[in-house]
Amino acid sequence: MSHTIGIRQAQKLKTRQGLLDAALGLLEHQSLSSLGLREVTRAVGVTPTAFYRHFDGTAALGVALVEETLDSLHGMIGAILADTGDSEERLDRSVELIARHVTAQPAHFRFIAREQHGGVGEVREAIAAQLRGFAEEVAEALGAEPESAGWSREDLLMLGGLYVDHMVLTTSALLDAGPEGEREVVRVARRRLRLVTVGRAHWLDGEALGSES
Amino acid sequence: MSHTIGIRQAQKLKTRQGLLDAALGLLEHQSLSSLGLREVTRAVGVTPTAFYRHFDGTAALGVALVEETLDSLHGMIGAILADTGDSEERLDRSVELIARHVTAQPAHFRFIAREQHGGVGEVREAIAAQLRGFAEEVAEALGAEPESAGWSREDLLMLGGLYVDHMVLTTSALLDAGPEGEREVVRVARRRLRLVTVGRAHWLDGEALGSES
DNA sequence: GCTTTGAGAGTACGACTGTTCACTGACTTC
DNA sequence: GAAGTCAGTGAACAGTCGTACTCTCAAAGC
Repeated sequence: MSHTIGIRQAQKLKTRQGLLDAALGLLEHQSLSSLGLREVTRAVGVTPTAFYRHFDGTAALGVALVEETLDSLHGMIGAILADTGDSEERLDRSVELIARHVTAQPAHFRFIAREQHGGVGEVREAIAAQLRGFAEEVAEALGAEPESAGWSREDLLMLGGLYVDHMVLTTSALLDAGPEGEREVVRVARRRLRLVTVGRAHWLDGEALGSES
Repeated sequence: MSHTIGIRQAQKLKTRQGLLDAALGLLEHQSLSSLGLREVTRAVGVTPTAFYRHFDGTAALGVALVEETLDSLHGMIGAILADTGDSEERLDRSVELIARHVTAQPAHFRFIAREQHGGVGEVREAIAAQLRGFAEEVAEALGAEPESAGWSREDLLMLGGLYVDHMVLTTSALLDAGPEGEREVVRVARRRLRLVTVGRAHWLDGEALGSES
């Protein structure tokens, strides 16, 4: 082992992570634009000044939170895309996967849903960029399926974006519904997904007029 | 005229409206949970104390804003539903109607998009209730169309909700894109709408197995 | 004409905010 | 083992915040 991290840097990372975790917790009942710097440091047990050793301000912390949340989202999308088999069951499993991830890590998903349209521009853009990346990822996966023969890249992106937006909307609905309303949300989310899938199956029906490839 | 409003009550309403307008303006760059009571009164030109003559706090003001915004949204939905004619053109006109309304009253739509998942529970619930009402309204209108023969009430509600959510998402996308990105947003929104419509047209294809009515 | 009402002003309160500065002392580096 | 680095401290800054009082004085009610 050539270079271990060093006690010093390890402590720093630990504090930084503490700030991120505390912020995520505090954001359950408020928006990022009202999150106080002191509020976060108090929850961690450090002085306000220490905050600046890690972030320029709460906006920068928000962007860092977006990057951290990437893992949660990416893992979920990966799990959904990795699922194979009959398309009907696949939809059901996808929604259940979403529900499971949301239950396991509510704070991350709440953060994304809340700040996607929130008051801090930098964070909004960071989330938008991330979701755009996911939409492309989904589009690529969809393009590899036989059902997507003849689809333009643009339409695949549209469909990928539709799935991603639907996913975010579902996570938010699950969070708002709570445990008792989860089954109903899952029901509707499945139906919506099915409708989109039906639309996908017949997307090219009326287009075979002369163009090809 | 039995009872004119009275100079006194007229002034009060004027101040109240001033508070609402000022708040809506201030909310362009921040969320409701960070909106200060004093900040609003300062923008109107009244003392902080005067605020309490109209609202219990900023949360109550937020709920009042939701009710006020009802007009903007309802007018837009009415305009879309009133549209008739060929379904393909209708989609295009719907999206253009949305774009026009968003351009005309950006603040109202931004408010709804932002606070729909925002940090103030009461406002979130007020918006959810309102959108639910719109979804029912749309579902009813859809049910009256010949394309909806054989649709269950639940599926109509699902479709109505899908349209409403898509609408809100589009307004938010338009606001984030700005004037220069509007055309692209409109393009994608139209395509999404078309996909849903295709799905709608074939929704019952695989269901004719035995049940009827 | 009198009294009553109530929207808004004015003042004051303690608590909280973001940011600055000089500082300490444990860790790293040579 | 001495010198340097730097994450975190502690105090202080000028503001802002929400809310509680009393007060005013024009409109409303009789």
